[in-house]
Amino acid sequence: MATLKDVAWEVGLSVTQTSRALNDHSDVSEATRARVKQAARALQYRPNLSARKLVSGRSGMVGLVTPRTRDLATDSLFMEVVAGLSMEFSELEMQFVLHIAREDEPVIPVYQRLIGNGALDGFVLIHATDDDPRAAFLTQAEIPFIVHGRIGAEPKHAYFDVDNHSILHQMASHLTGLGHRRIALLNGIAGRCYVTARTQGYHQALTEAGIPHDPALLHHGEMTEAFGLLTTTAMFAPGGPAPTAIICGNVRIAKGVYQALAALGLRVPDDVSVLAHDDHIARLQTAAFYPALSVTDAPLRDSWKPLAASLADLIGGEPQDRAQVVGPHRLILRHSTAAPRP
Amino acid sequence: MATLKDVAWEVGLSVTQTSRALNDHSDVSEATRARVKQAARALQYRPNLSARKLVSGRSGMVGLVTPRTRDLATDSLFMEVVAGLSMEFSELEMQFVLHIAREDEPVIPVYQRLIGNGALDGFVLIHATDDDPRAAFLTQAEIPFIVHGRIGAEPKHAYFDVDNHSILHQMASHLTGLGHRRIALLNGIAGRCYVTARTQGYHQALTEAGIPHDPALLHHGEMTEAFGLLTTTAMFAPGGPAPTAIICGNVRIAKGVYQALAALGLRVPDDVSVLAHDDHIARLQTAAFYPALSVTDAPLRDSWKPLAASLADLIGGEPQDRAQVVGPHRLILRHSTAAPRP
DNA sequence: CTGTTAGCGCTTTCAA
DNA sequence: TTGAAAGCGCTAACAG
Repeated sequence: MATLKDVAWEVGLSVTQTSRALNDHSDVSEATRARVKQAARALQYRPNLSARKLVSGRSGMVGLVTPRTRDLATDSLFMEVVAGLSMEFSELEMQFVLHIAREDEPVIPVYQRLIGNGALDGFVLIHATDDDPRAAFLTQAEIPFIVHGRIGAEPKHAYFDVDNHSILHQMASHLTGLGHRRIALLNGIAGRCYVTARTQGYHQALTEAGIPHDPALLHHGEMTEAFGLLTTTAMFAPGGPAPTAIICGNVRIAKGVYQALAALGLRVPDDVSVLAHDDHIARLQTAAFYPALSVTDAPLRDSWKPLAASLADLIGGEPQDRAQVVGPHRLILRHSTAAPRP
Repeated sequence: MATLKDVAWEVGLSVTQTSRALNDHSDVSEATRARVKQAARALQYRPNLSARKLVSGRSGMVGLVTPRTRDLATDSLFMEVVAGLSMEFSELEMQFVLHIAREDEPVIPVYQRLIGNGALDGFVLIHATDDDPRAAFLTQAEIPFIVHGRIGAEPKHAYFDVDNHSILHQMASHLTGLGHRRIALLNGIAGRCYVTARTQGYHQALTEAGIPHDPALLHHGEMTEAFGLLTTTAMFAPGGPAPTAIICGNVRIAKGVYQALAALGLRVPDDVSVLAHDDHIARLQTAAFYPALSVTDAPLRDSWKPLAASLADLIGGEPQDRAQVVGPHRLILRHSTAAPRP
């Protein structure tokens, strides 16, 4: 493997100046810089990460730590995250370390070890919860990290997120605007930050329309077809709240809702309006629903690039607040909502 | 972060001797070793990997490189591999780097970069093909690697594999022993090493029983229910070979075969015997098939530990041939095979 | 059994 | 604009 010394020798400069040329320092003549870079390329020079780390304190490696769960192997969202991040980081010439911990193993010690031996510069946190111990630990240890999502209302940490509050507010407002008053929300697993934010946006829209909150219309669960199917069936059972509109946390849930409504002989949107949030993970074509599903649209795949870029910035010393990004979303109306029957 | 110097100062020894004590060198008194290790623990000392790498040439990091494919997100085998290896390596105090390359990006340059900057000590190769360029490259670059599976008949490289030849030989022999002569094989994707080995084992068993090879009975495809269902249906269509026994590359295929046979009104094992190889990935309970499925059994989850251990050995300087391991398998007869009708 | 010395490959003062 | 020297944290060769 070619070392810096080899390159220096090749161009007849000192190792020092060669290093400066390669790292685009200002005090190098343009001609020298070009000559050095050319030689480096010719020799296939690659800076030794360990050596660099030793002196600069940075290794160019980042990590994702997650406990192994029963359903990890079938969790396509997780694979999406991993694939997306891995690709973005390699684009930035950083290595992406995936650490899957035993299910019963506490993760904080894992972080401790990983930062203790100086291998990693920073972390990406996924599946943030409302009171996340990992964020607390990393903050106190002064290790850069970025959260996919947000922890709490006024987060101090770096994050990339969509505006879940606004997304739900927009969906619910659209429905109240049409005249609906019994609007169900099939949300995700309680405790996840984005789920909490969505509930709040939903509640706010209802409040603004002067509609009281009916707990029988708010449901939490794993975002699956089964959740949508079972909950819908239950809501239309005798004594159930029988909503006139249903908001789904994602498209998979909506799939189940459509099935249940069809089985119940209820028509979309004539009898029940349906609205869902689409993160483009489930690979379900929302336009292919019949009737075509109206959604709030915010592709999750667009988040890996800002996530990776922000973490890189953070490690590079940028201030936290430059790395607090909220991605866009939009409401796409198709044919699954209408005014309620009189 | 506590450094070696801190520990040395704490116990009043030189850095050198402290290092030796921590690394269990022979020329350290038992008392000293204990004292040093105690102090290291108290200070929460973690050796800096980069520093160690710089001098010893080893970083304690290994990698898996794979191209991103369309179905990666739903490839549960892949997740199993990743989760299994990640856990085993962390048990060995090594970091596991997952690099997912763009689908269209050639992987050799990725390896080149990864080893060029000295970040990784070795690699695990999955999805080995009969003439694998990665193995050729890594061999020539003298980078330790271990293959999940085997490349070619007399591999020089380290590997962990099951005896696919023997597995198929055993299944096919069991069936010929019962008197079957039209035995179909629904194998995996052509070109993968294990698929080739399985075909050979199958052919050998047939030859030994004096049965000519009928190409209409050998099928390649993605190991899915659909493959089993469609192929079976086709084989029993008019003009098809109508086998009396079907061997399935895995349990998912068998699931499809069972469905097809049921739809065709054919009974297992009275009309058709079915046998499958079970790697315990599909999470299908073979005993819950009706009638219970007979299988060759070789849990894939048992392979991560030997795979990780062998790679660690290899990096530690053990010779290749100590890291060529073939895992066990066994034939479990339940109720899906019987002698053919006369 | 223990300490001294040297050096891994790189970046960064400090001087010229 | 360039170079010499020092040092990041650790291990190994070479004394004692």
